Amino acid sequence: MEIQRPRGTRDFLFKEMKERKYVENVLRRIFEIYGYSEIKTPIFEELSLFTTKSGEGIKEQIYHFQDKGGRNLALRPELTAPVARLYLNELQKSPKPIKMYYFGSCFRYERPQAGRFRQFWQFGCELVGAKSPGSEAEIIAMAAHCVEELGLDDCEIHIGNLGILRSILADEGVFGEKQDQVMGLIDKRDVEGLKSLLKDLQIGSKSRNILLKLIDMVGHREILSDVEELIKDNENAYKALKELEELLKSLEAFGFSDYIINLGIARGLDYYTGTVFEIYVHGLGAQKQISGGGTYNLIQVFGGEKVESTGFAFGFDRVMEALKKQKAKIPVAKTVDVFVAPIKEDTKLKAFEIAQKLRKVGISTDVDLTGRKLKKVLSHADNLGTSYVILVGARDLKDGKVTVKNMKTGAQEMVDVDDVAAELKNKLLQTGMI
RNA sequence: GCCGGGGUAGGGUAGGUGGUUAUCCUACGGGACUGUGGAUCCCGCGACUCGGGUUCGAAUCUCGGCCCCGGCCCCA
Repeated sequence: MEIQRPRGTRDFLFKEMKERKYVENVLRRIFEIYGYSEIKTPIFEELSLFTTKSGEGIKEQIYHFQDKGGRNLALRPELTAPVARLYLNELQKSPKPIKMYYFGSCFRYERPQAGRFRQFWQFGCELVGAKSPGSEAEIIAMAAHCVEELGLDDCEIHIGNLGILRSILADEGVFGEKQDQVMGLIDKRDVEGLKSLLKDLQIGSKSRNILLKLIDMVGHREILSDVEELIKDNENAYKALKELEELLKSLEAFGFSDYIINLGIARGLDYYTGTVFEIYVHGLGAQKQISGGGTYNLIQVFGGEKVESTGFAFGFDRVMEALKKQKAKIPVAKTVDVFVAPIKEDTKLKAFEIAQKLRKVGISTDVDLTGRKLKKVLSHADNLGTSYVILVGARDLKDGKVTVKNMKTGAQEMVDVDDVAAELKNKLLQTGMI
């Protein structure tokens, strides 16, 4: 009976792991360039952290359990709640703004599907205590920077503002759950459902028309004047729109103008307050969204003071999938640059010695550990893609030499044992291999 | 939870209207080959997802489970 990997989980082998590592490092580098510092929170938390944020119903989709002490715990299904908790526990009185980023796996009990797994990774950040159009713009610019640096094509960054829709609904006396219902339908692009719900809620025909027009507003800067015309009578919506304009100005100052304004983004949750944005990659099927974020008031949900924060996260697995689908070149380093092969058993120890010398000068080196025949060893070195093999034989050693073989050309040369590390280092540097 | 398509050596595959020993590539072990023959050739190793049913006989037909792929629902 073979033991299987749990449903919806994956094993990552060498090559894939190198690719993931590369992408991870690119993201880390960029987040740090923008001044973010890494944090790490536990893989499991109190179950109530998540039910407080998202409601009891969420338990359906969470791996939760009782530990031996009777504590109700859950594998984290997302990272924004743990980060908010961390802020409350440790950072409330730290100088603002706080810029933090995280990378870690999350767990959801869901039906696995394209781009959807039961264990998946999120790479994201949180900017606490600096709510302003400028800080939102900086985050979006950083997200765009990541996308560019990774070489992701066919990406769209959609930016919206929930304040506009919410203000119009509020004016009609639609709040709370009702408002969320409307936002949910808008997010789903369910126009028919929306129309009938607006009718049930007895929304005035003027507001109704505004809403229906607004959610179709998708485009660049030029649509803003139409929006303004549409909502100018609603003070709060107008304010939100001005906020959005301010954000876009900042975003352009940060050097990014390839955005799409999309007032139909709703992100159903009520703790989102203003700016929201999502990144889509076409050609990813049902799970085309690789990233989402915005400004929210999550700290308050957990009983902290009112501090707004802005954050977003990349669905790391979806980023990988998009790169793979687009056949992006992900640099994958060779396992080792040099292989040390004793020609016969009698030079095995000398081979170990030489291998170690190379390693000490920073050359990634493998040495034969199997005692196989030379032919097999060379074949193995070839499979590994090594650039050079050092052949260590008794005959050469008598003159204090070893043979360095270039695996690409087959060319060989004799080198003094004492010089071999330095010589190879030079060769590798010259050819740009290290 | 629902709908559709799948599951054959470690990896990639052929076979599928039931009938000798299940195909090929690769990887791995050995040999031709005692110090450079990473080539070639030969030999070996190794698989029908699991369980029930139909049948003289099932990888093949059928039912169910598990898992994978795609879609619906959901998506914090």
